[in-house]
Amino acid sequence: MPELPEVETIVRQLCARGVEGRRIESVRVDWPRTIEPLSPAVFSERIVGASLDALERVGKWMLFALSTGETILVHLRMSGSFSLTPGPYDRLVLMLSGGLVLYYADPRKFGRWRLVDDPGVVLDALGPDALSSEFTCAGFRVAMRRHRRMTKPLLLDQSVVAGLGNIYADEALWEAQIHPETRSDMLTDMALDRLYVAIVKVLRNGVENRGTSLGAGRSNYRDVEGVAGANREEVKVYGRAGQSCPRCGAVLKKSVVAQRGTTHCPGCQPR
DNA sequence: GAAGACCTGCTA
DNA sequence: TAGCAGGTCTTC
Repeated sequence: MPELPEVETIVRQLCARGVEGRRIESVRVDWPRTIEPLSPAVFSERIVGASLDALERVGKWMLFALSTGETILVHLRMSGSFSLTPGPYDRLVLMLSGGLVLYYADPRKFGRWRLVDDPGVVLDALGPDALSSEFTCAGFRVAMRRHRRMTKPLLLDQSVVAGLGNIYADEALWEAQIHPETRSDMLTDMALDRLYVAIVKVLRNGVENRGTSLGAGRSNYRDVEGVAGANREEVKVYGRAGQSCPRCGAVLKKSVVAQRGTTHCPGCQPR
């Protein structure tokens, strides 16, 4: 389930496969609710004939800039993925010029496509992208101190910093040696600085390794080529409850924090 | 904050 | 068969 590194990997691979610059020749919608809020007919009518001028990522959003001036915004949510070959869970298919076909698959049907004049209607609600130059240590301190919430759910709040999900949030907290339930306004400057560095580090590593895939199953993350991400080897805590902490050797503990499964090390991430 | 909603597939 | 899953939104 895609967080920033997984989305970034998909975007890079689609660009490498030459998706940009192609004309949309036709559209097939297999699960109408994928598109929000337009009907499949209106959506298709407005994008067919346009070309995909540019593809980029902001947070966990994918942006397809169209030659019409409109933008398709795609959020993969829990199980969305892209492929250039058909599969059993395809929900939306774009037939592109030159015979390239873009298949959007989504077993759990949570992913959403939106067609907007101005991407700002979605992106303005986001904090800085975690791997952009707008994400600064000083800004991060201010954003975290504005709240008095537990640190982990705040990291998952995309209006604070855009791109983290459950895996990389747990990894960043472990890296920075911060307990997930620590209140954000109780974090010292040093702790916030460590956390900032940790966020950037775990996400960069994730991108370098083409994302994190866990377990088997078809709603498990795969890149555009259908290949699993290699970052699983780098994961220190997520999904490793009961095993020993790679840093201090204590037994990693799983709990529920703000309704999300959370793994941390009681030894080196003290309250 | 918490709980439910949106969905299906996999594991125990 | 129950419970769980990497995301987000809505409604208490």
